[in-house]
Amino acid sequence: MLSVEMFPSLALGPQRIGDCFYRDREPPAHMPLFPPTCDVAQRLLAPPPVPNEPAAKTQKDEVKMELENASLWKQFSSVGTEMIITKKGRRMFPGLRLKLSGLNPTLRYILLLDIIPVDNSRYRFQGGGWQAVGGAEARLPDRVFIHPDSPATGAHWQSRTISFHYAKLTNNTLDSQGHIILHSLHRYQPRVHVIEARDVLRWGGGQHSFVFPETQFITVTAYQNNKITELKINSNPFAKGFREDGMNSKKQRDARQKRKISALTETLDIVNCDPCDSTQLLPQPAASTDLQALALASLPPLPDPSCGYRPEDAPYQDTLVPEQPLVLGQAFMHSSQMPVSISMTSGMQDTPGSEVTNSIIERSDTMGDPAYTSSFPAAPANSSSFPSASLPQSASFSSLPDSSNTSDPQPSIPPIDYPSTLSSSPTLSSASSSPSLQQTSFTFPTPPPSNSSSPQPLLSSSSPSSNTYHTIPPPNPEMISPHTPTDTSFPPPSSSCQSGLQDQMSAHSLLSQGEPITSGNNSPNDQSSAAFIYPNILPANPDPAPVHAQPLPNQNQPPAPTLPCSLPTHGASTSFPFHSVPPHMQNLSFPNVSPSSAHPTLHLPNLSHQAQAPALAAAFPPPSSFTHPSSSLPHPPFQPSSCLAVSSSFQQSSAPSLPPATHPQNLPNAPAASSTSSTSSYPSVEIGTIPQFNPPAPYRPEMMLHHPSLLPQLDPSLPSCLPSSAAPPTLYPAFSSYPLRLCQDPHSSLSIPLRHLYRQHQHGHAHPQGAYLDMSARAMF
DNA sequence: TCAGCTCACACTTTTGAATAGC
DNA sequence: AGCTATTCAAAAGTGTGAGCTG
Repeated sequence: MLSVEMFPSLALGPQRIGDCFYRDREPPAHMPLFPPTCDVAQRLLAPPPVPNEPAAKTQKDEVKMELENASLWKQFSSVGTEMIITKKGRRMFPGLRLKLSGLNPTLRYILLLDIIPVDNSRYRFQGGGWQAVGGAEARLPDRVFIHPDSPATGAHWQSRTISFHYAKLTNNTLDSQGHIILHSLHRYQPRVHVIEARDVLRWGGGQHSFVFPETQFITVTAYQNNKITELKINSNPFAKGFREDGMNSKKQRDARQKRKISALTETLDIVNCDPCDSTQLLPQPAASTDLQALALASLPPLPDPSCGYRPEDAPYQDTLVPEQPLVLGQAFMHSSQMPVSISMTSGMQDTPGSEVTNSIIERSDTMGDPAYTSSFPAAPANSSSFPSASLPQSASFSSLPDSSNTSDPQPSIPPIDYPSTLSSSPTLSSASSSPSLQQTSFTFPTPPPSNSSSPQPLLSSSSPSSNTYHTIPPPNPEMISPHTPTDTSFPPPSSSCQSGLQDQMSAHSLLSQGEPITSGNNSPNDQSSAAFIYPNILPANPDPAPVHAQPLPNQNQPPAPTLPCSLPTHGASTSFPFHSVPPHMQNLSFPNVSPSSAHPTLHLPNLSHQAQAPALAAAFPPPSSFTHPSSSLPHPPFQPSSCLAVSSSFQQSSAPSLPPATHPQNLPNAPAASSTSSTSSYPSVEIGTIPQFNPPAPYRPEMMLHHPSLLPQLDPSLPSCLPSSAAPPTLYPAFSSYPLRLCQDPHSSLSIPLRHLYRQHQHGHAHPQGAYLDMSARAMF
């Protein structure tokens, strides 16, 4: 029934065999991967599993993540990290190498990586720096990379370095490999999510999301900044050949070119002169040889002269650089002999790693990045580096609602401006050879539930002396779902299967449960590599911000109660965006969707909600309400406030007096964007912990509004089941409004994602080196 | 004209199968 | 027979630069 090939078996340590049984090549017979739709509902009705591990809860609150190769990231960040994306997919370099702690050793967790846009801008490399030059392109299908070890026990994760270097990025919007699809020349922020998985059939129970500001990057199809190229070549073993002493270095390439030319010249000589008179083949100036090459290029190749002259032995040979010792190679060989788990996690970039990285670090002074080691702080105003996400600090938070400084319509990327706190970072000071950085993980506290209509500080300024932000215990049920729609405009799906289960299902299905940010140290004093844990809560949507004068596309959409949808058939119906789909939605669908009938049975209640909830538009700013964050702040990049899990709704409400946001597309550079500068905030992605602590809460409409995957008309070119009158949003909010949404319900959440993962190859992309999930619904249509 | 993208290329590392030795 | 180490070839990951596209 299901092809396990979808998820090639992974090399598992003996300790994990039991953890990952589902990865066997043969599907376990006892594993109901495709439970009937209503079966899922039934299970959803059942009382959620009792959290019998209180210890886990306490530990959960202390989950920490460290970016092990933070110094390398900061090296790049200080220049302006660029990531190549190709149609076939390109790995990230540097890769994310993490250290986890605070997990319950006995519980299983799933690690996910997703990459979200930092803002709604498109960038261009101008004048040695990155400048925002316009609005971002439409958001692409959200895809998540699942760490190949997932699920594994906390002990497993904590016992080694976790690497996501297998994840690939692509700019191919029709990618069928499941790589993470990104737009070129856009700025992105990777996020890592740790999700508790009681077993294969039970996802949810707790989620922690981490963000490392220094891992922001701009996607490119070709490197723009020479400094980045240099850094990549010097630090990526695969690019070793391009180093000055490498065989593919400029010098060597030139030499090869000359040899080639000389060969051609010889050919010419053979044609015109004595075939055996190689004495005429003398080194020539590059210019002349190039010209000759051009002239000769059109000549048909001739048979090798019988005189025995070999171009390889040409006079240019002496220009070659002596063969390099295999020192590095040996280092790799050594590492390759290490246990699989180790080699995998250690990643290539660090295997030779310490060597390469260290050399870079040691060279940092000579690489024109003196500021880096000192504090990784403010680069010159005209620095070519793009600003990295600011680390949480009081100032940033307080400025969140302030729109006064957000009027810069055309912000050029400011220099990296890591908070001064970084300067004291032990990590930075230790741009040491030790790959294991003494970094502090900052776990952002979840904000207290907010019932007020006014924004409240997400983090108290009274930060504890500790450098670590702790997540708080599961919120009070009543406070969990600030977004809990009491709004009747959000009628439950009409599916017979779900009708009665709506609430409960919803409550269990959203990973992102509102969890208040309690206090917190929002101004870490020491954080070289701060892991920003997304607040557990999506701040209450206190008070629906003023309705936008500009009608929202979706608002015009007539109610589409259940959308047994004539979902647009998209050729590449390759994704099963279940995660992003509210439970009731998931409940209705797909298990048996076949390629041939990719959509017939799909119901997207959310869509109807979206269409029916104009009020929500205010509460949950539609895409159009998101403006160019980067253009609104001096440091557009990473809004520290975002780390505080300021949901878009919160943001919206946080600046009630702000003028209606203009459609981003219309004013990527418009000053009005300033008002929503906070929209770049990170959304809360911390899920509720245990289902029972999460009262039946209807799904939050925000999910629809903010998750492009749930917006049926994202791509205007795609047919839609909705009236054409409803203009599809072409621009989606910045990453801030894209919390990771997974089904929290143990059953539904699992069955869906796994179905997705194993059965639908096109949808859930299984790779020996990890799996990808489409988090978007769009792709499936 | 030009910015951005695609592709082939040469080089490198990684991976896994095959083999040999114990 | 089972395990480990070594060898080898194929696959895959790099940046480059020419050429193409809109």
